[in-house]
Amino acid sequence: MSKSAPKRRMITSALPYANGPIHLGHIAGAYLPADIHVRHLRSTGEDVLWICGSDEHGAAITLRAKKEGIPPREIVDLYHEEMQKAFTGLDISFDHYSRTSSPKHHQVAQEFFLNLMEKGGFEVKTEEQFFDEKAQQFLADRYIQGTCPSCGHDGAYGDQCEKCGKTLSPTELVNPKSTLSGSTPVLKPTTLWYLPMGRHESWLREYIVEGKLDGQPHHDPKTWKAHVLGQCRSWIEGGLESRAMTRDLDWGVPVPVEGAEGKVLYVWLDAPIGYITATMEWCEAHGQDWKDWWQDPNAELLHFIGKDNIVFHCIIFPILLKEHGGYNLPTNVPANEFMNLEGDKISTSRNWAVWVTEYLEDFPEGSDAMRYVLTAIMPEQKDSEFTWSDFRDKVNNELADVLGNFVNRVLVLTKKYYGGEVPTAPAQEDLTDTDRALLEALAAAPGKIGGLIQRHRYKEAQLEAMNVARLGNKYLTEQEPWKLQKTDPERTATIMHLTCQVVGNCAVLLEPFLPQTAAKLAAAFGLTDGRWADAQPDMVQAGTTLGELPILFAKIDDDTVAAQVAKLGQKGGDTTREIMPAKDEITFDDFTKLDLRVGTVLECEKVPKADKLLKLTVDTGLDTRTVVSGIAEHFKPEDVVGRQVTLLVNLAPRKLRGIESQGMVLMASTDDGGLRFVSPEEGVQPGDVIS
RNA sequence: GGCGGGGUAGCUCAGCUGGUUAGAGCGCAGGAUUCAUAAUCCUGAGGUCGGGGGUUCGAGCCCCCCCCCCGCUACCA
Repeated sequence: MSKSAPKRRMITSALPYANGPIHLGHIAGAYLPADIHVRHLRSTGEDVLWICGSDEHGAAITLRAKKEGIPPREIVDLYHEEMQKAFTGLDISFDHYSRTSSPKHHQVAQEFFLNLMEKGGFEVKTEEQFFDEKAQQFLADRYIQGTCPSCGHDGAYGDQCEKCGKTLSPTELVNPKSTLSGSTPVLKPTTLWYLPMGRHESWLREYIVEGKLDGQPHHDPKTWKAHVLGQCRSWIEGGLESRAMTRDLDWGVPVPVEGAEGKVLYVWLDAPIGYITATMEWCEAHGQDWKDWWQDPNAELLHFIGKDNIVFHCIIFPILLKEHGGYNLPTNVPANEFMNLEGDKISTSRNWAVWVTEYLEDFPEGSDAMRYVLTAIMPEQKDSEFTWSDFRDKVNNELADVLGNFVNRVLVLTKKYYGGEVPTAPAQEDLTDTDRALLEALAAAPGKIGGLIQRHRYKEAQLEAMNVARLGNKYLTEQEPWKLQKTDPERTATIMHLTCQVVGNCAVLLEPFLPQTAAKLAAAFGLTDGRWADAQPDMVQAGTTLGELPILFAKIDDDTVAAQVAKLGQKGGDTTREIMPAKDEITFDDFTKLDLRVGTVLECEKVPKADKLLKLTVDTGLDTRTVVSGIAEHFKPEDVVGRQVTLLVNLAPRKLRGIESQGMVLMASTDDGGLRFVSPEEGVQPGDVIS
């Protein structure tokens, strides 16, 4: 460690994008680990502030609003509320949950932007860009298609013609079209503010690789996860390109510069600043100075995120913070990997996901159970997998049997023998070696578990916390108080007194993982405000009357598992399909220019050094020709051979990876990015004309 | 194809800068036990650590080649 313990800990979790509900993958990635971390810090009395909020800007929300014909506000309001419900339901205990569409945030983000601008942190460039008057917005290069000036190909993109390979700018296209509305865009000059990241390579390298900032030790890179470091190194060594930090959109934080109407900050610039805004809001409400959290060198900054956000939090945001000046940079970014679901990737569009609010409807008391399972399989260093049968096993065999049953045993025995009062503590000299071993283990547990949590080893930490309950089970079984009760009441009292201590310790040590269960245990064992330091071998007072405790964890049966699995992949009411808008009208003559034929695939092989390309040899009736098609991710060569396909035969030839492609195979693309052949029914032959 | 991260017991995962018989939880088998939510406790069987070379007294950990999975990226209208 290069620095002494920080005075304050500023903790953030990735701002969820207000364009859809929260699923288990989100929780396991950026929220549950942070919640465990923060709960532990609070329990140890550390000065910690954990903020989050909805990320409500960006093109995706705008596009969706346009498609649904509603204002973006409606979408973000809906999901802002939905996401808060999900977090609250799983006891994700943010100190403050904000949102980026608030006036306060706009002001903060604008001030931040102006500061960078005044420092010369941006490169300002004016460029002519296409504007879609129908969609009322400027178009990114890839949203424009047209005819290639060099080869005449009709489907060239604004950045490149896929046919002849020529690099283009949108303005070179003949007959450009917006892929948003199909209309013809017009050219308008626009100004963009670029962040020249290349300037920052040298200090970034030192910061990431050596953990040094301005020549001073800042953090220990060895405490960072391998995949986080790897990804960052990869980006830095690959050379950092300038990135546009503004967009021409009407939804977002307006660029606070005269003449910049219709421009907003790039969502990735404004979102992380949302962390700062949220902190300010909390501080205003609590009479604190936000700078103590973000600018005091004695404060530590920690970002919890999923692996898709690494570059932004480890590279771009640090650049912004450093360029602005005065801010702390993160001392760690413990990004998690992804969580898969029942053998497949989580997919919103295929509804292959477990939505938190739906889960809570099906399992109203299920917060702790889900937290436990998600922690047990947390993707800390590699992708992991959630299955409902595993959920059942862990809830039934670990939570219910090991923990729940242990607590129940203690409760029942204490009631039976002592009318529910914790018996008197034994004298030191009466303790057996086994007793001492138990007490030693109890004394060691808080430090061990806390240490694991602080090193972001939540999975192992939870296991150790559960081991305390296991210890209790073992002790009870070995000591057999039910046999001693009649012959040796004193010994029985000792055993039961110690066992009660074990439960008391569980109440504190499990709190970061299972807050509801911990609260129930604490209440039943007469503990109030259990802090980490209270986890002691003598924490439960003799004479305490134990309260009633319902069954802690209901067992999950196979039918429940089956029902949950069956829900996966079914289209819910919430999935809005993204339908491509109709293109401009064409004449019949235009259509007749296309020569579409039936073809039969004779041979097929993978194109080397290209992941997506297959080389097909097709009998077109006219001839046998080679067609290169980007379908290798969806079809194996042997699946394609022998198929009848629809072929555009008069498409100008184009070289792909050195192979000349003479035509195009027509494919239908599905919602989830899949492809299907557009194949004729039976009874047709190669060369048959399609019209 | 390039870059990054992974491939370790049936399942989900640990294995720090290379060092005695490779670990945990669950599952499985056998046994013990009954206070308890048919719970608990003990014992045990399971691994050529993706494959093949190499460095080393010694490699799951280091080097080279290959295969597979995930992410970014390129090629794909």
